Amino acid sequence: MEKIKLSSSLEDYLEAIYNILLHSEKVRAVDISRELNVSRASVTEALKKLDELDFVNYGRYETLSLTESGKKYAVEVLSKHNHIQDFFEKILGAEHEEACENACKIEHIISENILDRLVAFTEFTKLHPEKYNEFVQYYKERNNS
Amino acid sequence: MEKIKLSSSLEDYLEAIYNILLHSEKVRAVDISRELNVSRASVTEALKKLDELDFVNYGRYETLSLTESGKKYAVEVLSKHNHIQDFFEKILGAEHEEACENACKIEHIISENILDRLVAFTEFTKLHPEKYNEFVQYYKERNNS
DNA sequence: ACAAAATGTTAGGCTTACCTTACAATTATT
DNA sequence: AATAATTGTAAGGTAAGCCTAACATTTTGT
Repeated sequence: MEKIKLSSSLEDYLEAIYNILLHSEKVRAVDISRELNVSRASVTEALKKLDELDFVNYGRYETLSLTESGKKYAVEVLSKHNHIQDFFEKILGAEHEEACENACKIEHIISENILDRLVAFTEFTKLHPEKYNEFVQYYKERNNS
Repeated sequence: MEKIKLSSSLEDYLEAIYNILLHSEKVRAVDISRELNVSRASVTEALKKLDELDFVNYGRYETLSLTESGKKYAVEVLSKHNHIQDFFEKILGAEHEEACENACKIEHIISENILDRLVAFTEFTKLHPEKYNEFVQYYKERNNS
């Protein structure tokens, strides 16, 4: 089985569906449209595509759900997102919002290998808080002078 | 003057033109098409747009050149590219090719602020080679066990 | 100089991913 | 239960970015 690579856009839809299901019973097209700032019509269109690719179970006016592979894919994207955001926020010291916005875009294009290295680097840095604090100091001074 | 943000695609064209001019007298559409793996027709189309936005001086069958703002924009994109690639290659230890490919995409979407922090972090890490070597070791062991 | 090759342009098409408008179906309200 | 409001879908349109094929122009080779 060849692993399908979705477009950034379809990955966003899967991710949104997964996120909504984390705190609601059902996903409605209108929830997705709000989450992604697109029209309800665009959601319908995306759901048809995801259904064809067997990432969601979709039928006109029916309850939407993620298939197993849809769930798996969503979890992977979300995990990438979290790792990237973590690096930006916890290591680079960026604001939450900015870290999130950047992660939202980069999650779709970063390669597995580089992400893995980034995650390792984040772990490593967290293991050495003294060194990390030196960086924080370094960054402060760098931007004052 | 509001700073115009070009699409990833148009940024790629500007960057390619700049790169070609680094080692040739002239840029031809066919050079750009080879650099970016697109058809000559697509290049013509992109050049028209960049000309309208005053980033290049373009006229049918005429010699192409970057305007001042085109040059400035290209340098900025290239600088982003290099900083990102440097981090992936020199700090994370990724292969040259992979670092380059990832940088090629991320350069278009990373925010100024996060890039600045990333650059500082790269600088800082280079100032502490002993700590960096510890990371290299850490990554090795992590991926063996 | 002139034919052949290379390059540049135009025209027409395709895909993705959006949109709006109008209508269909469902859900909520009274 | 009937109507109002919300939600979902279909149809048709737009823009970006790519393509191929055919034709125009320029450059190269003899």
